[in-house]
Amino acid sequence: MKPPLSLLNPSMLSGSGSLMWFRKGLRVHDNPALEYASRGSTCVYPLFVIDPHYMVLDPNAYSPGSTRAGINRIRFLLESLADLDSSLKKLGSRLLVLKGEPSEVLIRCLNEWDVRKLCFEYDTDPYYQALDDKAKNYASAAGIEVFSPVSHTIFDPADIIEKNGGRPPLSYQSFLKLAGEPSFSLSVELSWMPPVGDVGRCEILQVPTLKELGYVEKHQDEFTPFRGGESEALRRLRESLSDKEWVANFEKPKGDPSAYIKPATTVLSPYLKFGCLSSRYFYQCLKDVYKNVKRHTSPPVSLVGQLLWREFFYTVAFGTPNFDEMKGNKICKQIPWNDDDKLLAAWREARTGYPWIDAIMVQLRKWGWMHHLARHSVACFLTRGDLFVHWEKGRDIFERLLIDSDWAINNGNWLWLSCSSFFYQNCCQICCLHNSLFNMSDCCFQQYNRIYSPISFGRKYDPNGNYIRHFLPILKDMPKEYIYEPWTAPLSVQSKAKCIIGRDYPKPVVLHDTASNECRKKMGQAYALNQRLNGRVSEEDLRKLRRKFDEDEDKQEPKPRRQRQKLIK
DNA sequence: ATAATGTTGGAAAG
DNA sequence: CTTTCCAACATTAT
Repeated sequence: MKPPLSLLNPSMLSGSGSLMWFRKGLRVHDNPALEYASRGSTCVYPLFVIDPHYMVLDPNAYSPGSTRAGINRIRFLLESLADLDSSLKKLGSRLLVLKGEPSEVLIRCLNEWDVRKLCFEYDTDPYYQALDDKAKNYASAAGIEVFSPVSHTIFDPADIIEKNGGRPPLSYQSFLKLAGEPSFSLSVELSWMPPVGDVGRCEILQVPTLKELGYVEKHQDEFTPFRGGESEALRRLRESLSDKEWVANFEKPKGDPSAYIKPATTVLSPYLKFGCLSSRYFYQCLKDVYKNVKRHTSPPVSLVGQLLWREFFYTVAFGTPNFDEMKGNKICKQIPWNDDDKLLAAWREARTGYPWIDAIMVQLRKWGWMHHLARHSVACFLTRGDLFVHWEKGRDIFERLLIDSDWAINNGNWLWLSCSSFFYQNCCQICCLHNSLFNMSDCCFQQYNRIYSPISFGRKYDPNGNYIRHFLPILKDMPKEYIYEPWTAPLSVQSKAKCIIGRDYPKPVVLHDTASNECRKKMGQAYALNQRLNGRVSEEDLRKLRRKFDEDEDKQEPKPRRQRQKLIK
């Protein structure tokens, strides 16, 4: 195979190697850092560093996995690495896998290998910002050129923030206006790569297997059905794009969160997260489909709209100090969440007693993926809807277990769903337009009133409860009349279904009707506090309000109202 | 100062 | 199947 002209350069003769440092961006297509590394280099070192904290089994973790990641995501990453290695081999190269603390390993490689250029995709996550600073500083001091292009996102978050006067836009619509049409050109498809250089004394590993990282079969009975890797990403992309009508008419909120055999969305999020799929390539493909159909949906609900949500969250996250915390986060409402580890554990272990919630949490554990609206249901339930547990606790669990967990998007959505940010307030638009002649505020309401019901929200999509039956087989024989609230089933029905509530499946940890009303009241008071103090809420203020919540609770007579028993035909 | 703006709820009533 | 109530705003643009 002859090298294309673009890769030939006089400097090839003088011995100039490049180090291509893979982290996300685990792909060969549209990878500007890889393209640059390959251009005019005598050799390229495609490196991936395995950080043991991220990858190696932690026997003390609450679920199978490492200290930071659940087993499904580790598996997804390993599959992605193996696929990348095989793609690189087709180009005449291979992936060099090393193990250790990433900055130490990288610096050792820069020292020992023939490297003139260090190339890696720019990353806005705080972890990489800190890591990359170290790498850039070291490389610059050593006279190594650094090339770090923005290619994980369609837009450069820094550009958008600058356009907005140094602050990130806080609504989707204002983001769209600022962003406008993207201008990027996909990088040239590689047909050939320079050979791997001499690695000296470095001990290069193969892409490890789960077993080699300490995992054994018994750690999980059902793995995510989604395979990692660029090849699978492109296959999935083509499969989704092949139904042009579906692409053109996609409307996110209309999808069915209970569809699991054939999910209602593309399930490309894990591939975007690891960069197995280029968001820019995906964007361009979608635009091509739009060109060839009469009409198509638009942001925020369209498929392009989904990609732009990702851009929005990346931008806000990058421009907001302490984005992943309540304290010190300017865009986050200060709310005295409770610290109830028992409620948190019930939610995490899928034993809240609400089958819709628990089934979603089982899907999270087994698959590492759930539909967007299913995530909404459980996030709302844990925080402002029912349990009033801190959103950071739920965020941590999603971050660990989701195969697509992405720092910016995960934190952004938890801020949103807990009504801590973004999702302050909304008017029903039609209602507002209609009433505008009378009184604009008549139809306005606080968003914290909009609570997802752990019973009726799922039933709306899946009246028979097939989703619950699949992920909570203990309830598989429960009649559909009771499957969303099995504690209301007569004992005879429970016996017949071989599922006694309180023995085989838990009773509800809280009564939704009362708990959600309590939450509404608490949110109202917390919002009032934030408003009164203009956002400057101290820890003492929060403690005081928390005490008041506790007193209010004590005042309540201990007569839990029986939940209404609603039957459907 | 005032106006415009804001991704996707639930239940009951009509 | 559509309307209304829920409780009664914060932020940004003009």
